[in-house]
Amino acid sequence: MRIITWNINSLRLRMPTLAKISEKLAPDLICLQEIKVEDSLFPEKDIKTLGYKHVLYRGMKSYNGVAIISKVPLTGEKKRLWCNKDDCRHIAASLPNGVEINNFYVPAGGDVPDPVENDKFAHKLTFLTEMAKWFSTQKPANRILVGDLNVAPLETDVWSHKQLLKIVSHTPIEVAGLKKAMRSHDWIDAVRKIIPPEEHLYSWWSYRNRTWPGTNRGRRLDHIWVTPGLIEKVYDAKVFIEARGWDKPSDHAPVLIDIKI
DNA sequence: ATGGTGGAAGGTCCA
Repeated sequence: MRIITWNINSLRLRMPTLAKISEKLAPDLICLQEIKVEDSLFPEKDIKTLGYKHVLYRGMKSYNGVAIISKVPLTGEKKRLWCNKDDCRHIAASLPNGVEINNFYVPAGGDVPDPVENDKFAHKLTFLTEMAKWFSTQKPANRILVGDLNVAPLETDVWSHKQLLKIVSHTPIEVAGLKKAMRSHDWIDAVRKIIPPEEHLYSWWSYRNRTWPGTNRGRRLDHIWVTPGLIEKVYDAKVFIEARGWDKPSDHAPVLIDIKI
């Protein structure tokens, strides 16, 4: 199975790009974030035309929103509130083989890395804490977690570890929060199993850096984790960087794994 | 330190 996670930054605007990615990469299942469309306007028919007959989504007007689009059936849809907000940052479902897919869009956290001064940063930290708590209560199972987690945990997940230490997405407190969430369910970073942690790897490049890709000032904000029973089944992983260079790109590139399940 | 660009809006807010 080929599984993709992609922060699409507007599903409706990016339908042609989604079609192109679908054609080039032939995924079985795609988890999308920042679809930015309320459920009543979700382009379900167009998505099904692309071959994804099984579609789950949870969207709102203008902001956030997640979807799972799949060629294989999805059952047991899970939804819940995070940080007591109904802001469409998580959706989960099970595959026919029982593997559960979780799709997350963690709050970006604003600009100031101080939870006292900046409510958005506080929200992000609380969200990561809730992820850890929730997963610690879930029974062991074969699970995959993907999404825009808005944290670049490794030094090699950013273009300059030193220069980004005080930049939201790479501050020590966020990295600690993300690592705690990982430990809460023995999650394993499937992408880093394939692409060694020593190698620099990014999935996001700001729209504000007009020199892309020359200076390559990226960050790895998009992740794919699996539970221990699945890690040996992961046989490939990559960031489809090419898509960041296409016309009207999302600022995130798709991230994928190939897994024998 | 600042501002740079893009999306959904049709104000600004958010990334």
